[in-house]
Amino acid sequence: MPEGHTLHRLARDQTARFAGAPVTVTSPQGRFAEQAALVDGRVLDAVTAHGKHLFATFGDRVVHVHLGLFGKYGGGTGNPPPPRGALRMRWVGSDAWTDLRGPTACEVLTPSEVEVVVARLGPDPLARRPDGTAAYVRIGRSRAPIAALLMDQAVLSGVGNVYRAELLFRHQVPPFLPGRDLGPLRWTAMWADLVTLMRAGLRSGRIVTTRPEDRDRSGGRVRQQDAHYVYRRTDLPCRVCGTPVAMQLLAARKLYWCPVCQSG
DNA sequence: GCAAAATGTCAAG
DNA sequence: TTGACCTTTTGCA
Repeated sequence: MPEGHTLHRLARDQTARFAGAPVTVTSPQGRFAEQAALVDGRVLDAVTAHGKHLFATFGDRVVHVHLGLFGKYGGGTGNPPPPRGALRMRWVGSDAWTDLRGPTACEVLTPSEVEVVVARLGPDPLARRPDGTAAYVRIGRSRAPIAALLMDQAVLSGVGNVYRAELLFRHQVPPFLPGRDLGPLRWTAMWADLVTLMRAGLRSGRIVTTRPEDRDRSGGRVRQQDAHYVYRRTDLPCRVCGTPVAMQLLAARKLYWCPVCQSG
């Protein structure tokens, strides 16, 4: 499920498997059928990601996908199985296929429409040359809680509920601290850390934010229950100080934090 | 068999 | 601030 690293990974994989050859594009469910016909059989140039958005370029037509909370890709090699369930979009290439279900957005855009979408997004920590300056311009003059700003895709793009909670913990930042009280030095450190964390997520395909010394076992593959400091650990003891992890809804999303380590 | 939850976003009030 | 929307999986009866 999708924070920015997932989308960049999908972009890379789809490019490797489908680019440079014609792709059969269909919509067994029907909701995307008319638009699928606009690119069906065309050669895929490449798939790129910006934040949580995916763009697949077929000449002068671009398939734009946003997974939202529930969207998912699956796929494999060889011949695809018969479609089942609500299958929004299917690609079939020379030796690979992929299925898209449940996305918030799946549409065909022109390159200029793509520019409009991208222009609304803040800087992406997974960009080739990441630069968090523009994000701080907005954070530094906002009264909104830093926990809300980190999730605002117009401020920076790609961070979701997991990276948000974990980044704040790693920097001992109180989640309700107004953005303008964060300070540029603290932001610089957080951005650099975010770039490192998300690049690791892109490489491994999972979000691991705990430092080896804060895990029960430090050798071998990190167990899933050891991967996070606070995300989905309500009432469990903080890995650093033992205080029960707190949870509260913020803008209808669950926010997790340690009330002691992140007291400011 | 059904309710709830899940790494998200937008628009109405 | 709330509800609507997209779909599958998990957990409980």
